[in-house]
Amino acid sequence: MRASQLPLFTSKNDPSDAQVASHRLLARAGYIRKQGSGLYIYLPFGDMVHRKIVEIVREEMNRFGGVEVSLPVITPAELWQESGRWDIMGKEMMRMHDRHEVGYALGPTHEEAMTDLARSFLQSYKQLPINLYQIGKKYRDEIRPRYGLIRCREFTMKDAYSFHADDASLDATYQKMREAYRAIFERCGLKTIPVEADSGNMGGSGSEEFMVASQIGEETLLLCSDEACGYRSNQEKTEFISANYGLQPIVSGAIEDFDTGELKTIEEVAQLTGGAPRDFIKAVIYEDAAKIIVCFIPGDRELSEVKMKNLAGVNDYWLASEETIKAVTGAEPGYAGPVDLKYKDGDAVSVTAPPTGHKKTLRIFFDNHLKGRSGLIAGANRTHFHKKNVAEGRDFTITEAHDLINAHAGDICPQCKKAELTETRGIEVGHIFKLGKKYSEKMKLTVLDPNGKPLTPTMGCYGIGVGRTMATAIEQNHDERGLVWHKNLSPFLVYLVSLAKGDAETAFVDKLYATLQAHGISVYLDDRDERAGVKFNDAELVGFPFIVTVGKKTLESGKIELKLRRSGEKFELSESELIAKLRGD
RNA sequence: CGGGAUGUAGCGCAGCGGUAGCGCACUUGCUUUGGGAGCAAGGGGUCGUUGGUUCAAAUCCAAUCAUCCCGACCA
Repeated sequence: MRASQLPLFTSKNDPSDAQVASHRLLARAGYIRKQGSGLYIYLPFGDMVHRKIVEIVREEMNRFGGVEVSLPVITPAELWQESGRWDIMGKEMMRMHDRHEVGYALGPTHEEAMTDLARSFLQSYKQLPINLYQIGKKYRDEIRPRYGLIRCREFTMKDAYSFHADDASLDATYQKMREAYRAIFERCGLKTIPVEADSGNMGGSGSEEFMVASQIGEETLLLCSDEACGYRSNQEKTEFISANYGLQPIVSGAIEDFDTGELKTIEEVAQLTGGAPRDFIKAVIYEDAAKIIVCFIPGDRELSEVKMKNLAGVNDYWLASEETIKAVTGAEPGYAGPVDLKYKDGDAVSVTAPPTGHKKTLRIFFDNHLKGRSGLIAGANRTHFHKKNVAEGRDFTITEAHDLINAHAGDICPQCKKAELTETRGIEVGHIFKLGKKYSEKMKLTVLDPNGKPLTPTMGCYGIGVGRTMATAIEQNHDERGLVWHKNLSPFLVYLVSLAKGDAETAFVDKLYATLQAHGISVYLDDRDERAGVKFNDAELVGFPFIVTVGKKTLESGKIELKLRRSGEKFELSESELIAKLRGD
């Protein structure tokens, strides 16, 4: 392709709203352009890269047994109502109505739609397993679109859904998808870290995320420092284990209230008493429309909202209001504790005064690391007072302890139980998980088993963000001059800089352009009437793997200049040497 | 949704009571021509929108919309 046919959209200025390298450079190099918050135009080069990733994904999905289909972007509300997610998905799901006031969603994901398709044609266990996938646009009204292609409101996703007669079959497909994902990211030249993950509100059990390590990553990953162990996990999922709480002596002594005045925070009270934050019981209180959730954890740690949310079974929740806290503890916020709490787990608490008297169910959760401890300091459920010498088992009892805390670097690996964890940040580009029967049951998908009895298939679900893959490829591969593409993703293999003047030189360039193409090499010929510097700069900005320069010097020496974009290495080659090099012979 | 900021030419920005400016880009001409050319001449903005204050508003006030940043969602 020639620049005179397919123009460059490069710019000298960085867009003012770009915060990260991939966004800044993709915009400046003319691959993408923002049209609205979280909405991007793919310009010619951007679209070409996007299509290459799609094709890689498609080939690998097909190779590992996927069956491609294409579902409508707009999904009927009744499917979402069947699964119960019409109300759960919240504002993130964009909704619309047709002229008859029938509701629809702009599909943020397609479990329901795909399960609906499956039940329309699956009748026998003999048709299982089957892995249906599509590559198409998804819409999510993100709270905060960010980082260019990394967090958009419209994005292309490959989403696959597998259906199985039993767990062994699901396991087999899950393993195949793990292989497929490794192959896909490998071909894209992306280094990914597969980690154990939380399965979120999709439901299900086993789950693995494919992460690209990056400082701008929105996920925290915990990796076991012992490579032999090899444990890797998303913080949301990582079980928190610490030895810091087990080694302490049993502290006896009578429990007593003491006046802490206006001091509420653990730091403040610790200063007053001289105690360490780890000897405090921190109370964190949330509520949703129907529940109040009180979590007690060691004072030096932070609650994992994801763990709390999964445990409590809530989705749309918030930090408890002052009124709610008063209703539960009888005190101002800042003095909640497990001892002398008016209510117990499961009680109904009035959060509004009579006569309305709206009631919510109280849930109380304790963290594992409070079990068996004594000498603790906790809120007294009495304004201005805390309790000291609190002992679990005597002053309050934990019947069921949970994992409620965010693990961090320095905590103990939950797999080998020995080595410490280290932390890194990551961007999620792919996610595979075992869904189980959540959707097949809700949507009444059944097939007949060998005995002629109905069988509800179990499901798996596998996603890849295409735009995100493109953006992270650049996050990993760029320099101050611009983009650096892997040859499998680059719009063209070669950027041919023509510095030709006059007919003879132009004829030489045209011939070389034709020759390279005849050898199956994709070439972008910069035949613009621009100065050399402009072309060199654009060549480096757009980031194709090879930059070939032809001008007066070439005709004089007979040698063609080749520059490798990534390393900057230069070669002077004959035409046949050049072709061999470009073809990787 | 809470906290912070910004909307002025295609892009990046200045101007912050007296009627619109800079760099890049664009158009034309001449020169130049292997690392973002020089000179000259041009074109382009109801200053996000609406309302108010004022003799006078891009500038002050209010509302509204949009965008971005910091926190809770996800491929």
